Amino acid sequence: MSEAFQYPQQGIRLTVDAVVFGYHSDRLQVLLIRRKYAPFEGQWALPGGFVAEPESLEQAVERELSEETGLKINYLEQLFSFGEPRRDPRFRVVSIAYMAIIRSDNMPLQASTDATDAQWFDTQELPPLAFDHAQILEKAITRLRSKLRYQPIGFDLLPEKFLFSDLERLYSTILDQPLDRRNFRKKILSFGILEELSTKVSDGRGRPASLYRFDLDRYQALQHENFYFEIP
Amino acid sequence: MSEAFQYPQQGIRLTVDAVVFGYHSDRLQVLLIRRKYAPFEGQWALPGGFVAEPESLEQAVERELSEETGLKINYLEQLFSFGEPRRDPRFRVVSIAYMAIIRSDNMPLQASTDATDAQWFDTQELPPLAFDHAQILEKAITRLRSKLRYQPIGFDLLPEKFLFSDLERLYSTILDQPLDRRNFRKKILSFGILEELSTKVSDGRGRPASLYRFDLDRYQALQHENFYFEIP
DNA sequence: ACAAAAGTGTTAAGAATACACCCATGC
DNA sequence: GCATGGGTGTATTCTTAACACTTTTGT
Repeated sequence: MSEAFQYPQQGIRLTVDAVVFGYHSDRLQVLLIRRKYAPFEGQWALPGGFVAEPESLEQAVERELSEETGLKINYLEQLFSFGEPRRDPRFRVVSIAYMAIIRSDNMPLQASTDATDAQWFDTQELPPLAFDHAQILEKAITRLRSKLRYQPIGFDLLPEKFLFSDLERLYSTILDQPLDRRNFRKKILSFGILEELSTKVSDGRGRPASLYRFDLDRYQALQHENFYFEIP
Repeated sequence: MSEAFQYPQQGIRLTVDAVVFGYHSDRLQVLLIRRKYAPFEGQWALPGGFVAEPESLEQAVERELSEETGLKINYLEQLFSFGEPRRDPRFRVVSIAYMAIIRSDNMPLQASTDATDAQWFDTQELPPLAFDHAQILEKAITRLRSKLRYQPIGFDLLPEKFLFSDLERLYSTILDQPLDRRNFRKKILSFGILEELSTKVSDGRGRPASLYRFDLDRYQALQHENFYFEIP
């Protein structure tokens, strides 16, 4: 890993960036902050910042997110490290990007953060981003899509109790493809990781629908057997 | 990504490490180097080293590998970044690990590197490793296994021309599970990415077998259509 | 009664699995 | 002629994909 006597004094700085996904009004959203200082002053960027000496990388991400928004993270995963020499115009910065998911329960509403530094954006209507953050985000979306197919992270984007139609819309929105309602239902229910609640709710139009809850315990139990979550 | 006026002078150093896989005598092997200096002096470790200021991360990996062994890389992929504060006893080192594959054509033979600094080890018979390299390697093997199922990287571990039985043994060795010969053949051939050569070879016993070659052009052409390589 | 969304079952096609014998060569 | 590894086909099961009408509520 190194030679003994010469430790190069690198000018490389290390940051973490977070791609935080949320889901609101049938849209996949991402949390961006407005930069206060140069470079890219006033532009939108992914939340993140320098890693402090004693903290782990995950702690750095959680700290930055909590400092900026007080968000409670549901799911955190290392995405990729970005290290092109000129990605920051000031000096060399290598950034380790993480992907996070926030339940919409805990999300500040888009309207309520209006004109502040942190805002949710539809992934379909993004502003120009600082640095190589567009590239990071693109990679994150690709990863999210593929994870959605073989890990039950869809539930992490919904409130604790949700309608089956919410789940279906979430899948077809994020995967950007239509789904057959009957086949989707059959598949998801066949895993046996949803609990149907007795409550039925109606949004005023149409037939009232059952609420469902993701059964985490059951899912974890199944993982020890020969069980694979997968949406074809 | 940062506040404007205060750039923390981090004491964090950045390295890259490479998990280089090879395949020899029906064994998955990994390339290790013996450390010359403390810490972990004399112990085996993954090849790697500090990232130099102007080079990209990939360049750093390729440089380190080439400096140490002159190996020609076939496949290189970022694996994961390891940043636990105490993973290096001297000071904080964050390492970006890459996974590489070398064709056995280009590999120095195990016997010929005897008693030097770089050696191939069977992944089944590993020495104790420096730092958290055992953890890195474990992650790499997991990734290799899963990639083997949905990307044609198996061919990158074999010589240019190979027997079907070599390919089958490679799969069952790395995945550590038996395969049905007929079903495996049927599946692989159905992709149409192998070229059967007219030559037949015999190793002295048994019926002579056809040599095959991976058809990269064909594979790349197919990728633009609705084609997915997958071994179930 | 009608508009709106929820809920439900069957059939056909394709993919995965299980399984055993003959073939070509060297000795 | 026998030992060794190479090569081949079919039947069954499971999974996916395609597809449309009925139910429950609010207005």
